[in-house]
Amino acid sequence: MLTRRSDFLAANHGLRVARPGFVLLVRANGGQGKRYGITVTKKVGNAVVRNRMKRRFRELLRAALPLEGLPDHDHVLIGRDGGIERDFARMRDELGIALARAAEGKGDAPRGQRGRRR
RNA sequence: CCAGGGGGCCGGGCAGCCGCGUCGCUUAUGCGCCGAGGAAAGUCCGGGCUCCACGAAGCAAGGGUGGCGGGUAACCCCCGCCGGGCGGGUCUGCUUGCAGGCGAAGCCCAGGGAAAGUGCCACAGAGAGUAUACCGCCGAUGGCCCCGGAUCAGGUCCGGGGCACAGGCAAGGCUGAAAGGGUGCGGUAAGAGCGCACCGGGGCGUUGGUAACAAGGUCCGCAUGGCAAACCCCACCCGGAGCAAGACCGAAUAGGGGUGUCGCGCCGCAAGGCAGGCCGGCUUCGGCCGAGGCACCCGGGUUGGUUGCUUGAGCGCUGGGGCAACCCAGGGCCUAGAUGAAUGGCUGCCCCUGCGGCGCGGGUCCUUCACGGAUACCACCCGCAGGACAGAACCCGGCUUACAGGCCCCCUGGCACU
Repeated sequence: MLTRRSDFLAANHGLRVARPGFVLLVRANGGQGKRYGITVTKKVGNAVVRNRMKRRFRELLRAALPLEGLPDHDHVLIGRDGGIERDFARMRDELGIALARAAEGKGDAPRGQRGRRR
């Protein structure tokens, strides 16, 4: 479990895979094992909605990380609209695909450089 | 049974598998216990708790409350009662569709003071608070004109008619949320509490009630409309900030505190006094400080961890008091404590609602001796979909707001039956 703000900021510079319902960030952490963190902003909803989304994400990661997770990487899930209504099994598949893409190195460009290139 | 109205409660159940958090026991792996709400919400009131501030008295300022009595730790909360408005209906009056009185259960009321003062009352309307006079009514009295009569005539007097000049009136019309008591009869030139009856209102004392207040008596024809969630007046109450409060633990640097010493606006050898500053906004009394440098000692902002942190105005049971809110006594129970923030995911059965299907059963209809057929009805079966509002963050008491669906109780009036 990630708790430090600096870890979350660092994850922003890793690979980024967006799916309906969530965004996955993956970054090598230098031999500290598989770790994970969850970010749900106020933009998504009130406390009830946010906490529920976090619980669902935690369940997703618990099932997926041991088998499909990237060793010695930090995994961060960012909540998006639809993260509550979307079918749980479907999101589980989508997380698997996202992890597979990340393992192949096929992520989007890290944030911060996009849109400012020119 | 019909009509009207009020209140309380629940808010999915059972089981399996995989997980999460605290705690306990085991230990390098597990096991066991417990684990959201009636609103955990809005953060609107009231408290507990914690720290800070606070020398005393008075004044001022600001905020809050506002019928009476009770409950409570306290309240802008709750209960009971009172008053006003609404209310099924019922009664009275007459101009017969209007006015007024009384009024079940129940609902609503920021319900002190409007003869302390200031202010406001838009639009409409003649007139909005020292009422008003547009239309209208009258024109008795006075004036002018005409006719008749009396007198010789001017003139005067008597009778009749007209004008609407002076003047009288405020009933009716109109506007409005509101038009300066209401209805009726009498009265009058027309009218008016001008007089009377009833209703309403005010003063005084009487009786009942702890009180708010009520009842009846007597006097007064009636003099003072609304707004105080406008200023204001009256009575009572009120320090500030919040668990990111606060406490503890631990290393380095700036600043902080204490002691000693040197030194210090004016007077003085000194003690001290004065000027000056501070002590919640002001006053009086009172208290404190009264430059700074150096040395030594003490202690530690931020970040992290621990604590505060769940036994409490607690929950339910029995008995008692009280119309009730609530209180008292006895014995019993322990019921979430997270901090990137635990209480989740999947499945089966049952429950409720909706849609669809098919067969059997029942009902209804068609036809018939029968067989049979139809069905937008009911129950069963199968399938699918859905099951609200919403997530503790120091803790209580309230208020307000949100909520699929369901259950229960009570009150008033009417009808029917026993």
